[in-house]
Amino acid sequence: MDDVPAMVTSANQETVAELAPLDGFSAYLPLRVAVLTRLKAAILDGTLKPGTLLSENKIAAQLSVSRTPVREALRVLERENLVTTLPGRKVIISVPRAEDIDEIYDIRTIVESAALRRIGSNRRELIARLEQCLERSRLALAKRDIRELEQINTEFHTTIISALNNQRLREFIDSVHDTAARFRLYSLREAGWAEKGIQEHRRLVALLKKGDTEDAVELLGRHLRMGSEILKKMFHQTQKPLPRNAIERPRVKPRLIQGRIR
Amino acid sequence: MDDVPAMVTSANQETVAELAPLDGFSAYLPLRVAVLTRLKAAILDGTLKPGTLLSENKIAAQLSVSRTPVREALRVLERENLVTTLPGRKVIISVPRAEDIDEIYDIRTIVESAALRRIGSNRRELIARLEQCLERSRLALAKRDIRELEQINTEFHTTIISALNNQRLREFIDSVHDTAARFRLYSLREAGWAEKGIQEHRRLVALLKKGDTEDAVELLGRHLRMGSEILKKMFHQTQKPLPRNAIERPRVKPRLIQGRIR
DNA sequence: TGGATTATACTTGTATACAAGTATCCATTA
DNA sequence: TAATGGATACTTGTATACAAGTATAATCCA
Repeated sequence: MDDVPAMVTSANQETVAELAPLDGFSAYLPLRVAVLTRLKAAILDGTLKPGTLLSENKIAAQLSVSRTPVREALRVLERENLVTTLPGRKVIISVPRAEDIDEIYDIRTIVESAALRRIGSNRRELIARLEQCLERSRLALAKRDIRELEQINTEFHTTIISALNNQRLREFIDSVHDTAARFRLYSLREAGWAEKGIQEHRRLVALLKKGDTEDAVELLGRHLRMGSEILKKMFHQTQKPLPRNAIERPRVKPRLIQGRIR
Repeated sequence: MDDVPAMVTSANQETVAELAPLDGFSAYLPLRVAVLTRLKAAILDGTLKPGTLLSENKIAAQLSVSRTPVREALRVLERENLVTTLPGRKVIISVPRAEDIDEIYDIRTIVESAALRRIGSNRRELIARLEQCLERSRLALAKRDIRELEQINTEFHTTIISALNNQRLREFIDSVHDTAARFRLYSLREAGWAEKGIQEHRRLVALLKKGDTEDAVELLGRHLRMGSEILKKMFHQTQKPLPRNAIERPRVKPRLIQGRIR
């Protein structure tokens, strides 16, 4: 065993060394993750409408899995505010409220402003990435690809936030964007909106390049405020056809516990 | 039935109308919530140490419940970054990293600064609440009650954030504070710390009363930066005795799937 | 004896079983 | 006839069963 030619041994070692490290996740995907992904996508793209009552059995049956992974996914969605558990042990798709729009845009304004003020060492690279977004927006606008435009829009803002280099915050903002995306489903986009938004993005980048940070912050504030106003207007227009009845508080009966309450 | 005296009828109706609405939550508490609460408390107070490998079976046995509610609680803790799932299907108590301290204090600085700048209509009431905190700090300091002091400290900062009137943000900041609290377990508090911190709080409130918002913001920034420095220093001092070995990535074997990967 | 192989004792992932809780509809009754 | 009281058909909460996956120790063999 020792007398194996050195070359072979060395070759073997190199082969092993060059193999990409297996992260252990690539191979195995728990069902709960698959279920979560599917449900989340369905909520965000509007397939599952706000107020819809969810049944563990039905979801499980539709995805051909058991209730266990479904429940685990529901717990996560609950924590992400995408589903809501009502008193009567019922779970529904969360129903967006107009106040959420204010919350969301306040958060974005606060965080993105801070990010603009802190663009530091990586200024050049960041601006380059923003300019890429601008270019891609131009193309998407030419193609009238609204979905793509919205995608690039979030990417633009996410790029700004990346200046803070803060993963926790980044994840939080992502979840905020998720909820924001749900609101857009309520609304048919106005024609002029995209064009104006992109123009503002362009001006923002120009200000950043000049180093006029405070002007950039102010412009960003106006930009976001406009976005929130549009969204609110569209939200109110489409309010009525919503399945509000689903979120009526169900008749509540006093509920007994099997002497448990630990 | 019709000939019942009017008074009685009316009395009955009033009785019904005056009953406080039963929210349906007060009576029933799912086990998963109880388990979550217990586990979370244990993580935050240090009973469950960072890096500890969690076993669903053991937790279930210790709390005399089945694995189902335990798993649901774990999924939520996972989403809150209090436990971490490693490749080999293992779940451990998350191990705080020094970088987390920077993230946490950056977030707090950004959000609390914004809050100070936005104190508006409810200025008086807010300042009153902050002054209550100051008073209580004084008492707690006299009693050398460190735990109470820290409680009041978070309350002071939470009060500032309440000026933003933003529930989403508020919940996020709460979770940030939770993680921050974990770091404090690593450290025996320095004697002078509390006193100096409270003094700064006092000066902050004074500036707010005078209306010197920008000075207040600046002071707050320094205050938080000091906090983060102290925490980092203490964290590094106590780094070594931590069970780092528990977070070593386990030897990874390629893992087969029962043809599933959906 | 070193190194691979197998056996064994857990652990987690998923499915299923069973006990309650809840809604609905119908019969009953005051 | 409106309200009460079941009976029935779900639904969720919780426990348990079973199939894999994983780690560790024991075993075998060149």
